[in-house]
Amino acid sequence: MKKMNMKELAKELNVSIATVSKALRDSHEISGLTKKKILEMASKLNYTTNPYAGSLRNKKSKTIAVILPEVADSFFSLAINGIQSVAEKKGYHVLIYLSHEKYSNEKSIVGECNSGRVDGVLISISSETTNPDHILKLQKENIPIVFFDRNFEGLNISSVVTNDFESGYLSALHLIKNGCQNPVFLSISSSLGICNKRAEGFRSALIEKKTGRIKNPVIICSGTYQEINSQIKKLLTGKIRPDGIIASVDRLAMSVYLICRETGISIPNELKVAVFSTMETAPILNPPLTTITQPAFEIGRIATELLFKKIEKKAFSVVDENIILPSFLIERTSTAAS
Amino acid sequence: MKKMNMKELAKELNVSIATVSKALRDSHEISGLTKKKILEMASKLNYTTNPYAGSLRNKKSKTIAVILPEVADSFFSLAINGIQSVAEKKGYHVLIYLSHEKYSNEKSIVGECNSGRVDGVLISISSETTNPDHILKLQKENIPIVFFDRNFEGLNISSVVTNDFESGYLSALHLIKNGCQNPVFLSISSSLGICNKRAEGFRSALIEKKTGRIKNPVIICSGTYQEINSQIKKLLTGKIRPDGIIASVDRLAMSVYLICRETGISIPNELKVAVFSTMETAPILNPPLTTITQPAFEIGRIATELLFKKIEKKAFSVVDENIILPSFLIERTSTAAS
DNA sequence: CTGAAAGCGCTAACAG
DNA sequence: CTGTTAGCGCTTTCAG
Repeated sequence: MKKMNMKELAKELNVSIATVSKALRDSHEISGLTKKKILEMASKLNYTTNPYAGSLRNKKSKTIAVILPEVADSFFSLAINGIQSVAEKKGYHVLIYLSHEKYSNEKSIVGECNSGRVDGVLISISSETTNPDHILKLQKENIPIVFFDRNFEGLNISSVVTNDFESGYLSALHLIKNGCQNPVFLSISSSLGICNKRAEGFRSALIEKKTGRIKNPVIICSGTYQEINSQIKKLLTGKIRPDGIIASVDRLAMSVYLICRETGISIPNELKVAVFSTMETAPILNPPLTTITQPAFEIGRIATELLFKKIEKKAFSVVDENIILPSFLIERTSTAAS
Repeated sequence: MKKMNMKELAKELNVSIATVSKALRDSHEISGLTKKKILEMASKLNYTTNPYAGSLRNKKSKTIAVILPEVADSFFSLAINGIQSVAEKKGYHVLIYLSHEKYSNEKSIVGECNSGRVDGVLISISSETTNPDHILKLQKENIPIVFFDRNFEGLNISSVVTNDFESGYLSALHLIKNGCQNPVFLSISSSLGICNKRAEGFRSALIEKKTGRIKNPVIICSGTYQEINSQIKKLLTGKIRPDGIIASVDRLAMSVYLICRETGISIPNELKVAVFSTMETAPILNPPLTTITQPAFEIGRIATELLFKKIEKKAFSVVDENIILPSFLIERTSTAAS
């Protein structure tokens, strides 16, 4: 069965192609009767309008790009749901691109976004990204952009993030209150604003409470799975061991749990653990894991709404907004007082 | 900064637009020198070719659609990684659509796929889907399709799945061997082939081993989160309680764990639990959860390779292949012998 | 080796 | 209310 086009449809009905076009877009210029006839024939002949021909004319792709470091992370999965929920409502299509936390990947993906393929871009930057030029270039091309969760600081681009400093601060206080003398913060990047803010909040609490004997309580965990595991293992079995950990992502907390099992370190007695995460399994881990839970779906949803505001009012150059949604500390056994 | 097009680029260089086009696609018709000049000017002026104009001419979108029930599931997250890995290599773009396990959503998404927007479709059907007409229609339009994980039986369409019957069978044997007298299988759908096969395998083992006093050991769990929870709770606290559970997806096992915590049912002493899942947290749950783990990344990867085989050789009408990859039973404490 | 010209399928002036 | 027509940006014969 060959794909039929508008011209053929028009011929079939003995009307002009323009009439068909207008009827299909429900123009008021077309009489109810012809409209009806056209619609019927279209569905009978299984006609579907070619989206790319329209894109070419209208310079609108009805498509947005979502660029994220990883999908196999509970936060991003939920965020995608939020994004999709509004894109769908707007009749938009969603292209997903993964940077795998590599700056080079992110750069080339972003580079592709100014081709007209997409009407807007949602991005959560990779942990390696320290140079925002690729993003600024996109902005200069006048493509609407919104950061979600992981933004690049100081760029005058809309973003939706959580109260990172405060969450870091409160999570540290929580550990300290429950008896930690030597908490550390496991970060995944020294450049990621979101991590740094959380780490700063964390640090502030230690200073304020005069807690911690470890010179630098913010530890960057990077490298492969293996490397990170051995790095954490060294940390937990070294001479100066922390008695509390705030992990910045799912994976790091899992590592810590695994290593504690393996080495027999008892959580929360010897080590208290909390994580920035939306993991659904947190309450059924051994022991149940304290989380600082971000409103992932909402972050995705609101970021997308912001994006559409820019896409739809592109002419008037909508002002950029930076929205901060609160995360919630959910206390569980992993940080219980000793 | 306005987006520049090929015509402008050509003018800038005092060559014809045809020459530019050819140079950019590295045609042998163009001399090395002009090619070089054109490439340089293109990158200097930040020219990017408009993908939709090309799509219109070539009737190729360089885009595939992935239709899946849900992203917030470890299996699908990993599968997306596999899909993306090969799409990227081929220079293809990936559109993601979520059916949210609703047939109506799936149907309208699939309906959109014959518009020329995509060159091929990867799909894992919703748990509600019992009628394959929407998919057959797509096939008739000559759009390459490949099922991954959840296929529709008997359609003569390529698919990549796991050894479902066998896994169901082996998981039941495992429970029985470790002492279960009354195991049940928690399914999410009575129509999903994949669930039914697993359930059939499960049933076969019970019959073969003459085990189980519950009339129908295959239980369909459906409805909202809440409804499923209360359904499971009723099951676990009723008069005829199972002493073993095989859950067909992440979520059901989590429910079981949560309810056991709440009601004080001890795993594995009073109830043994295993799940079809790729959950990374399985080993650190309380207790560590036995899983039947699917090769999710591989399923995604191979399904996509199959898809490209069809996309690339569309003319010769590649024969459909049904590939079966094995899942692995990973025994953990949740099913330990009493 | 380079260029002119005919569309891909659709939309939107503009005429009638 | 309906039709004619000129492109959107690019690729690809076909001539030169």
